[in-house]
Amino acid sequence: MARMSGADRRRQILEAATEAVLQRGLAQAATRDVTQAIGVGSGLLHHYFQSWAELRAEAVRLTVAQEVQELKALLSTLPARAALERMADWMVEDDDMRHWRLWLNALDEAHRDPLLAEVMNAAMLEWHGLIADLLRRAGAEQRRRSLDAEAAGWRLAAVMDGLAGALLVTGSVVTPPMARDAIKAQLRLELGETG
Amino acid sequence: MARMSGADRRRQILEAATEAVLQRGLAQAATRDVTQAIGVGSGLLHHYFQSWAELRAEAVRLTVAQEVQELKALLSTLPARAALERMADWMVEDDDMRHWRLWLNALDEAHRDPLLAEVMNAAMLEWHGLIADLLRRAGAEQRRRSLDAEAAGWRLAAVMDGLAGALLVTGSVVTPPMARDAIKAQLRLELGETG
DNA sequence: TGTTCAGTTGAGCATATGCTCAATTCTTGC
DNA sequence: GCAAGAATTGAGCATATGCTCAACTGAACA
Repeated sequence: MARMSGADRRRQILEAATEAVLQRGLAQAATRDVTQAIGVGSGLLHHYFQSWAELRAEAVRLTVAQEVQELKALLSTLPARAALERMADWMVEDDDMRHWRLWLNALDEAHRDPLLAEVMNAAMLEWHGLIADLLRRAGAEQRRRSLDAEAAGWRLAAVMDGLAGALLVTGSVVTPPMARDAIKAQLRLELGETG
Repeated sequence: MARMSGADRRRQILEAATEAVLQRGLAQAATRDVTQAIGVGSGLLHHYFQSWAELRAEAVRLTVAQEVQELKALLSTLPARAALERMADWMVEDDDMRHWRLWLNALDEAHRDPLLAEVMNAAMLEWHGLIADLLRRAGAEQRRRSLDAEAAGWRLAAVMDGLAGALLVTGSVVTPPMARDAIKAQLRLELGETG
């Protein structure tokens, strides 16, 4: 149909791929979901991407990078301790858990796809880096010593991932407010604000 | 080929299904993986199970139940605090992360399959119950008050799930010993053994 | 005006999937 | 031995998938 510049088309395809992945899951989403969504011939995808595996990996990489960037922007004006708090809110504000569904799905699928494995390995490290950094700065703000920000970062990241999973699966038992409070409680534990 | 009693065959099919799911993932595993593995006609599966969706959900339910039961047996002779410690070890002893690969895969796939959703919802609640119970008893052993075992249970369960994900995806960065130590550190945090 | 080439098409191939159903084989109780 | 019923088969259907390739279209430039 309508023609587009290569760059625009590429972007459009990537967006549609993300949408398809969100709706059907990484393992089930198919090239046809993308081509039909944007009304384009089946051959076009392979003009921009070597394979479906490459396309979906790229879509995940891009989407995750975008989310992290947005979050960073959101937190950039806050002091570290407040930023961490804000992060817990952000987690459950997520519309329909889009971020987390994609994240957990990609984390899981990574074992079976080398391209995704690379993408998610990098994403995980950046994500942990962001958290550990905030923890380090929050620790400094409070003049706390003996805070192992690296280790605490892994725990905090893990709590978020794990709670996202619980949230998605238990529906009525673990609720968004509960998840948010759990993250904030974890924060207090890590920063030694007990009592 | 060889005939079997209905019950035996059913069990065999479920085991083969679990194996297929572990190798290809819930979304990709197919009826043929099962029938070929046990050398049986394609129609036989549907004599024992109404659909592939039902079979795989049942396979997950059974395998997870078995794992939980084994862990409970392993911990049954220990005092609560020691049992929790033992649990952290158990987590990384897991051969090739079979337990966790299945668990995370099922948790993820649950969003897209009502049968799995039910199975995993129940599994999650039992898993949390086990952990919260140990925490409660450990808290009592140490005469600690102000331990919200329910909330702490969700956090601890989340840390385990999240670290399992990190372990699977980061390979060389998060290592089994690290994950184990992170769980144990979380335990100390929850039980207020800081310092 | 014509040429060039990036952008685009879609029929088609090889393969895979869940499930049905009529037909067969074995076992077991009489 | 023989019937009855359980266990089992596998060809076949409808559908889905990734990817190829020869052909087409249209915009930009000369």
